[in-house]
Amino acid sequence: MTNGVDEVLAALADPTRRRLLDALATRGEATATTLATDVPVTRQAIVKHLAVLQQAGLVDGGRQGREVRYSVKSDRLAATADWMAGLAAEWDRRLATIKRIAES
Amino acid sequence: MTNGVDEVLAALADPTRRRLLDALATRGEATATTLATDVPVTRQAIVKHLAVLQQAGLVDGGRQGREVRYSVKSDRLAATADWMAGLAAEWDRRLATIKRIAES
DNA sequence: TCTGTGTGCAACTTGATGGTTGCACATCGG
DNA sequence: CCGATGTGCAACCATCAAGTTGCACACAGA
Repeated sequence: MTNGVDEVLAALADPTRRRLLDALATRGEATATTLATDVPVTRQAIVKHLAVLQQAGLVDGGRQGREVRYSVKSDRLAATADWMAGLAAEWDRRLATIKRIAES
Repeated sequence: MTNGVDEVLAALADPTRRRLLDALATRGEATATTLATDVPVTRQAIVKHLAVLQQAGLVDGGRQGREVRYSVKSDRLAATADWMAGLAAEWDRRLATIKRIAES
């Protein structure tokens, strides 16, 4: 319906999650345990956040032997940015229309 | 630091709030009581949502006699869309760098 | 095989948030 | 002036999400 916009926005709304994404982007690839050194929360909390981010399509995680490596996946984010821009444009359009009508 | 991004994302993350914004955009201007006919929640809930949206800078409300008229204000939204696009670009850049290093 | 390190699962606490109801106050119209 | 309509405020409830702790399980390396 909203094509994943819901999940992306919800995921990005959390500051810890954004920090996590940033840390991941700079590292390129990392495990939950490693990321626990970047963010002041437990590994468990990080795992939950990564699950949310993965659900939103912003992150991709795969098992590699005994550890699980995560990495950023920016497609969905770009799509959401586009959606937002379009929404803003539409609002402007409607507002302009209203204004024009009011002046007649 | 995050320059209002936090508030905008949090505000937009709620489906009811998005419906509210849409209703507002089509109406051009409306009161909380009026909007209560568009969304299946109490006027009080709507007031709270509008407060959140106003805090995020997505909506602008002013008193007009006995009633309070709200309207959409898309600047902040557009700014956040830009922010998101930039973020996506940066992630791509870093990922490309990582990949290049890995191949040397 | 045994030990250390990394993951996964589950229960629990706590604070924020979406929502409601009830009532008091302001204001427009007859 | 009086009634109807619109706002504001406060208390309250339920749910959800972030975070923690504890423990069991998997696997690499000596």
